[in-house]
Amino acid sequence: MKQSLTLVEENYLKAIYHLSQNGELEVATNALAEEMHTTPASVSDMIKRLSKKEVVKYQKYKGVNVSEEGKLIALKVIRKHRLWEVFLVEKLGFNWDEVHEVAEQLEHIKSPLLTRRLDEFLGFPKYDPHGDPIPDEHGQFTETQKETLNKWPAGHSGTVVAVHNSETAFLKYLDKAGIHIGTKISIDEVIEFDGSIEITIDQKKSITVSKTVAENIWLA
Amino acid sequence: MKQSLTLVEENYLKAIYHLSQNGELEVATNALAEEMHTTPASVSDMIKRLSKKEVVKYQKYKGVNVSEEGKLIALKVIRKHRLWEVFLVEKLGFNWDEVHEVAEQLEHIKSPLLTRRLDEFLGFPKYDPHGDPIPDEHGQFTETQKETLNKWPAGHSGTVVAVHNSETAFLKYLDKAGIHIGTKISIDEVIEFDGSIEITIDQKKSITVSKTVAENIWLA
DNA sequence: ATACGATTTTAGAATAAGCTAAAAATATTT
DNA sequence: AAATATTTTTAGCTTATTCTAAAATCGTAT
Repeated sequence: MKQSLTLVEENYLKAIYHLSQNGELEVATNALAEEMHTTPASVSDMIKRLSKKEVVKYQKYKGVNVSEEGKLIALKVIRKHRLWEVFLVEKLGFNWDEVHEVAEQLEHIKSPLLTRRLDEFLGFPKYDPHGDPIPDEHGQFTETQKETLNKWPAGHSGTVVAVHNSETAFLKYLDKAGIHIGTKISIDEVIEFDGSIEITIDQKKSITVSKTVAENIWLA
Repeated sequence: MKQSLTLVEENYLKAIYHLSQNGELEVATNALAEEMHTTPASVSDMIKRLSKKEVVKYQKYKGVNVSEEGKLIALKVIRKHRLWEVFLVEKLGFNWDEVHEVAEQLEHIKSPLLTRRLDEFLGFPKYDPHGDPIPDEHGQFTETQKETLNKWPAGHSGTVVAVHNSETAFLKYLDKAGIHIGTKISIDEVIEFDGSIEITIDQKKSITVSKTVAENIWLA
């Protein structure tokens, strides 16, 4: 029946998909409400709508998740989001901390032709500026084996492949520290007390990062 | 008070601005309803909203027009529309009959930085692919002296500077006839009976175009 | 000048999306 | 297992946008 979704519905679907990635299979109403900066009541309403359109699987009081169809829709939106981010950085000279909000708007433009042509214009990129993989038109992508900085033991070295946090303050902090996609990081010591970590960046500069920061940097 | 407008409100404003260009100062509710593919009742409602936001001047039963502030907003949307059209044609290889619908979506992306960077990326173009002038950030643009094909007398020659009709069928017809922005056209004879016109294209091929076609081709 | 027809506005209802407050279901603690 | 706390859903209301049908106003033709 292929009904098209509203912009808001697309955003909910994306959020459900993202939350279901991080661990649990089922997404809780409260978690979704927090993610969407809205109330649980609004989320309940919206889930009912999405459920009627068969893009989510839902059982009252038990949580939601995307259906196969819903997952594909979410991945198409994510594909557009990441392609536009590449465009903004590579072609228009945006800094990586400036792209998220604009891409949130651009991702909802409906034109399969535009998406294909943009992909081609950008040279079929595989990753966005934050290191996240860009799905193809069928929602396929290869996830690199990776883990957040805080999950690796002292002594390990790796390359930054992604950063998961679009806040300007966070990305500016990384810029200042000299950390970007491709940076080599070695873990010197993990401080048990607060989970902060001493690292060496590109075999040169040593700094200590908080656990919070470490949780948002992905190494492979 | 600078409140921001919804996407729909922006579209109404654009339509009012366009209609007020073609002749009359005041735009009629019925004309606007037809332009927006909606009912006069919906238009009346919307005009009241726009009036409250002070982006249109309105008197009941007398018609609407944009206010100074509304005109600037309309011109900013038009600026974005035309810049995106240039992008689609020049960078992504779209045909000029494929750009309108996508640009209708892209014109509502809100990011002054994006608009400026896009303008720069495109080399500060002055005209869009249909020959329409692109306003600057302050809504300023220079309109070339021009008139539709049917307004010129037999014997006159000119250059196509714009075509005002975004229908695919029309643009495909022009493509087939070999008419595009920059094409030289001489008017050989005007048929009184139905207003059709015999023209010579680029001093080579002669064809007859209907009055309807002629009304949508602008010469300078 | 009034009456008819066309245009415009108002009234009332629908859908999408959100909110607050209250009710219902589930989970946890004793 | 009962009581309490937490989570989720429902009910009722709000705003934006649309619609149809009815009422009001305007313009023109006699």
